[in-house]
Amino acid sequence: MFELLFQYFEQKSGLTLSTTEKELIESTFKLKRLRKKQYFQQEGDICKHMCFIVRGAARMYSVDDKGHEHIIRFGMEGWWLGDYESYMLQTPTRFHVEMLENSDLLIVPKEHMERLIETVPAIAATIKVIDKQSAIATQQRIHAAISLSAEERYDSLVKTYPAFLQRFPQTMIASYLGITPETLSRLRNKKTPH
Amino acid sequence: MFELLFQYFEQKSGLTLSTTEKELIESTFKLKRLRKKQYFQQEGDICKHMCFIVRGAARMYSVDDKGHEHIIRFGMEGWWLGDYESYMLQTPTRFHVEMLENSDLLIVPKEHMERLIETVPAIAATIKVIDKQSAIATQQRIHAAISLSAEERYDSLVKTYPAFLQRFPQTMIASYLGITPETLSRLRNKKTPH
DNA sequence: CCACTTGCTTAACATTTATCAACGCTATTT
DNA sequence: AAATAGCGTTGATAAATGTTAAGCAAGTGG
Repeated sequence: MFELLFQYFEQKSGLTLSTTEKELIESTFKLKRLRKKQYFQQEGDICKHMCFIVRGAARMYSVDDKGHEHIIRFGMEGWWLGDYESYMLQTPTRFHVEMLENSDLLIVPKEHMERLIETVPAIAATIKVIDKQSAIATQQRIHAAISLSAEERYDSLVKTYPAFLQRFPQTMIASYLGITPETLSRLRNKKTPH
Repeated sequence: MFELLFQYFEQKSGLTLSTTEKELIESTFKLKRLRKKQYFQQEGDICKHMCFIVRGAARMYSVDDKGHEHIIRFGMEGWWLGDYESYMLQTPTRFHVEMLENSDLLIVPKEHMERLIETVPAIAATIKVIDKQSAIATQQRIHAAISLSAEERYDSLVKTYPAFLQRFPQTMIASYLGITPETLSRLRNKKTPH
């Protein structure tokens, strides 16, 4: 169950985990199973855990005044789940996080995570790396959002995250792109007539 | 000249800089003056320096196939300048960085910066904090971009960065919001008739 | 096995936003 | 002072995208 998490820390950090460190991690993270359609967090919650996806998938989304949903990001194996802002600042989140498949999660309370970061160098290094990577990835998404048309954003998604198309319904892909399902359906139709 | 930079490190990190550390910083950063309309970087460049703005302002933008410009972000006193992705990955940038006012910058080559990060705890802590803050800020902008209309994005900008409106022409505000200057002009007109 | 939900598509129509063109005002340059 | 460029505005029109409604196929849960 923990193998993916160990691999993840070692690969991101470029460091090796000792047996002791692995035992420490195993005793600190707790397994949590959530079934499809269950919620990991809801609007207004304060995100008190780091959460690593071992198996399964999820979406994080907001709901606006008109009742429309907007998917900020997806999660799947080897990704972290939950609102980073709420976790870091301990403020109520604006987002819901709903499982899209039956999932196995490894979760750890914030205080324990902070102790782990101090204790295990590979984890500290991993956090640094993912903060940087996330800053880069989000900048790219902003660039796409303000400078590309709906069609170009879709093309870019196909290239960047082809797995999304296999795994998530088109309605949700549309929401992730910031367009309606109807518009996405028409775009795709235009590309492959018939 | 260095006072703003020292304050910045101390405030972001919550730590204090010793006299030795300050001297080290002074001897590592170099002053660079750029006049309005000069470029700090151009598309295709690899960003080899960290750059702190002491005085002045700038914009980072891309140019698409149709020749339209899209402003990814602004910079002003107490902000860092340059494409973070290009700096971190040492890849050619897609963005131009142009000064919007005569500016005083403090720059330091990447390798020197990395040595500073290892040597000065307050700088290491600052980098951690700004990576986190930038991840949070960019997530908020993504949320705005995919879930808000042009008018709502403008309202949100007015609240979040009122200084932008004082300092940058409307054409650029529009580009930052991902809309045309004409659309922005009409939005504003609708709000304050006459 | 049936009722129900979910996902995707299509059509007609409405709204938002972009495009193109023109004008006036300021500031800057010559 | 004249010429120029930058900035904001406005109008007419076009393009992109959203809205509402309907239908069908496939999957799901009782």
